[in-house]
Amino acid sequence: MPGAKLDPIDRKILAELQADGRMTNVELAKRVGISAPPCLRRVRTLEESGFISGYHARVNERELGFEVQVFAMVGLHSQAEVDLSAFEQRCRDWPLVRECHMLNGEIDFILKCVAPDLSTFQRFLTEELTAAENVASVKTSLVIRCAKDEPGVPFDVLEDRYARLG
Amino acid sequence: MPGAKLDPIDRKILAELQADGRMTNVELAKRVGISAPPCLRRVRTLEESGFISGYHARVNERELGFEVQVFAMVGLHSQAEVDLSAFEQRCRDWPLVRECHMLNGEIDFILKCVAPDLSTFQRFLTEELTAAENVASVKTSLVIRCAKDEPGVPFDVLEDRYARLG
DNA sequence: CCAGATTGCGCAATATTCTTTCGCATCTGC
DNA sequence: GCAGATGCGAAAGAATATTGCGCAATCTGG
Repeated sequence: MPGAKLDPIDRKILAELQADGRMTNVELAKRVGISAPPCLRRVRTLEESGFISGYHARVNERELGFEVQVFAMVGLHSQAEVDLSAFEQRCRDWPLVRECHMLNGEIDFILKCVAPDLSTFQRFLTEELTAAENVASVKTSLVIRCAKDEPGVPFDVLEDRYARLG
Repeated sequence: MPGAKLDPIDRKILAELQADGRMTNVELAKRVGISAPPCLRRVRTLEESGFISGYHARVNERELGFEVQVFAMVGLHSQAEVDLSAFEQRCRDWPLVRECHMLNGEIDFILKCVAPDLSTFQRFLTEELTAAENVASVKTSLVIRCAKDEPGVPFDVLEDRYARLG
């Protein structure tokens, strides 16, 4: 039963830190309605138990010079576990690949890639990704614009469920 | 020229905060090789200029009870700007949709969705997404497993480019 | 080549926050 | 009831954030 050990205060802490990861502990404590020391203890517990896996600054990719974002749908020849793992390891080694998800259906993997410009991406696509062992097909789609990019999960939905189910 | 105003110290700051958004300012200053006050001033400037758009705790989705992650490829009937915007606004209103990217090619949008369970997602898919105005086709793929999920951009690539181009 | 302006650093002092310790209340199972 | 466990909050000391200021290096326009 996932999340069973979390009380409403813990979930509020997670929601607040997901929205603002640099909030001071005193501010966080004020928002969740307890004093600072127990609040900090809860945060540490959440970190150690893996509910919080890290904190990250979100940087403006375009402004930093990464003008190109691409989704790549990849099909493999072999779906044997050893071959899947080998491809995943290759993705982890490619810095331009930021995300790699294994999917069901006809597509085996979806990759989210970034690059400074189109030619850099094209070079990666033709010389690395398409050329990689066991890769059968690659279909790419350029991101025209991003309408929504929310981190993490919708805690509202979670609270609704807890309210309904107990 | 994006990122032109950033010197190597600024880029190092961004890289460090992207990797660990809760690093203390003194630790950050130590790592980038300057003292704390100017380091904090740089961080504030980076925040105000939009290079840093926010800080977020990354939460463990599965452990929190969001067992299902899905990529949805959406095609629309009309690609007129007003219709595109209307669909994007709908995506922003759906809490289960975490990301919404407009793409080139035959697929108009790719959506990253989360849900507590399959039936919740199926209900959203049939009653909300597929049923939405102007939606022509929806193809969904369940995420089996995630091999890589790195936030932001690869600063190594950026440094290589700066080293090569000046 | 040289004032004057600008920029950015580091030191020092203050304010805020973090973190630990400890005592107390509440809950739980027997 | 009652012992043990759990979790809270107050207080104090340590670490950190933040501000003000003087100084050096780099530009800029004579």
